[in-house]
Amino acid sequence: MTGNPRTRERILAAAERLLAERGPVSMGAIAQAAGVSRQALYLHFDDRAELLLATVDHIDSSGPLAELRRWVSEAPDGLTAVARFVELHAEYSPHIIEVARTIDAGRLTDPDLEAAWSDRMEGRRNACGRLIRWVAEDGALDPCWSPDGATDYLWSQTSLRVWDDLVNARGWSRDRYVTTMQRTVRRALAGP
Amino acid sequence: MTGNPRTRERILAAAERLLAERGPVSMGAIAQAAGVSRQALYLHFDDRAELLLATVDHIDSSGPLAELRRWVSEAPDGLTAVARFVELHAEYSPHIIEVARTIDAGRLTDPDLEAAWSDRMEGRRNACGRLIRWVAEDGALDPCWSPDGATDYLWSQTSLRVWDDLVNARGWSRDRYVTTMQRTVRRALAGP
DNA sequence: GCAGCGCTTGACACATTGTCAAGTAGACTC
DNA sequence: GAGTCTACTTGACAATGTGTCAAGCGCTGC
Repeated sequence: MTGNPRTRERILAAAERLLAERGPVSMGAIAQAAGVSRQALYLHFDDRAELLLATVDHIDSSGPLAELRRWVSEAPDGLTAVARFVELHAEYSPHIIEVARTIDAGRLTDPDLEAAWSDRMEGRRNACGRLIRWVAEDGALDPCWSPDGATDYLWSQTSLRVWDDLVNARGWSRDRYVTTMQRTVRRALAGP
Repeated sequence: MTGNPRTRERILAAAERLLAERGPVSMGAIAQAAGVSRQALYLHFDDRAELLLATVDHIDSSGPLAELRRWVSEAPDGLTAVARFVELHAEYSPHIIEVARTIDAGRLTDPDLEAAWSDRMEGRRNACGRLIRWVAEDGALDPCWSPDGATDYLWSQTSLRVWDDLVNARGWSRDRYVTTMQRTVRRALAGP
């Protein structure tokens, strides 16, 4: 909305930190942490949903995402790119897991949040589709897959949810997650 | 708590129906749908968390879960049991997905819900552990897996989250989910 | 000096959860 | 038939959270 961009930045930084530390937090808590009034939040964001989504975008643009994406795209072949994609998620998921959980929860009741989050999921699925086409062009995709099926599979395997289950719920290390998922995804996509 | 078991049943049935139809609903809405006062809910359940968990238990015990479990345990060998386990989830997940989503969302802020849901997850993981031991005893488990690792993997693959992503978000049919997951899980566990 | 932007202050309506106290209707007992 | 107990109702309340509104204040640029 309107308002000073530096204040907006302060709010987003506070939201990012609080969500990472405490999980779901109230608008009041974010305002307090940012050192502004609760009303100031509504000068910059229409509602809680918009603030949460802006926080994700902020993490995306201020974190290592762009560099990791470039690294994936510079892989020598499709299957290596998929392996790097798994590593990208192992690296990046910790940065957004808490915000993502909060949005994922709010999605159930807030149509705006649902729509925006679906868009993001769609973007990630497109990235998966490009990787699968790459693998297929290399002739490395097992013929039992349709391109769409393989895309959906890769998308579901590299979701925050699976990462969250294995790393946070089951306590896997980053390396264990990467090694295991690279092996299973490769076996699934490329075949024996 | 106290109260007439038939009233309790009415409340649980209403909660089950409303959650399936509308996702997260308020205590007031459940009471109204059950034809009792909102206070009656608190005569039967300490709080919202307990009602949600009782609703899951109610679905478990009134639905096809027991029979499906027996069917899995009667498989001729470990890998067939795993395949049936995938089918069990394809069959059963639609029954509990909405309640599970609601609990999963509430888990972030409610420690009781978190603890109870973790217990349930632990139970499901134990079932996965038994299947993996069965596969290993058959000599069919790829040596690259540790028993724990394979258990966690099977547990994460057969989670409601992966099922939800593929079937609800991506629109896969029940059969497509079953066929694909059976193939990928088998390849991952048994090797080429 | 002053106009306007950005933020603050304090209030409000509304929804939701969980609690409390008093009341009621029916069944069961003596 | 009077009394009692159980299960539920009714209506109120506190606490917490979201989103809105109106008035005010301070700094900056003209």
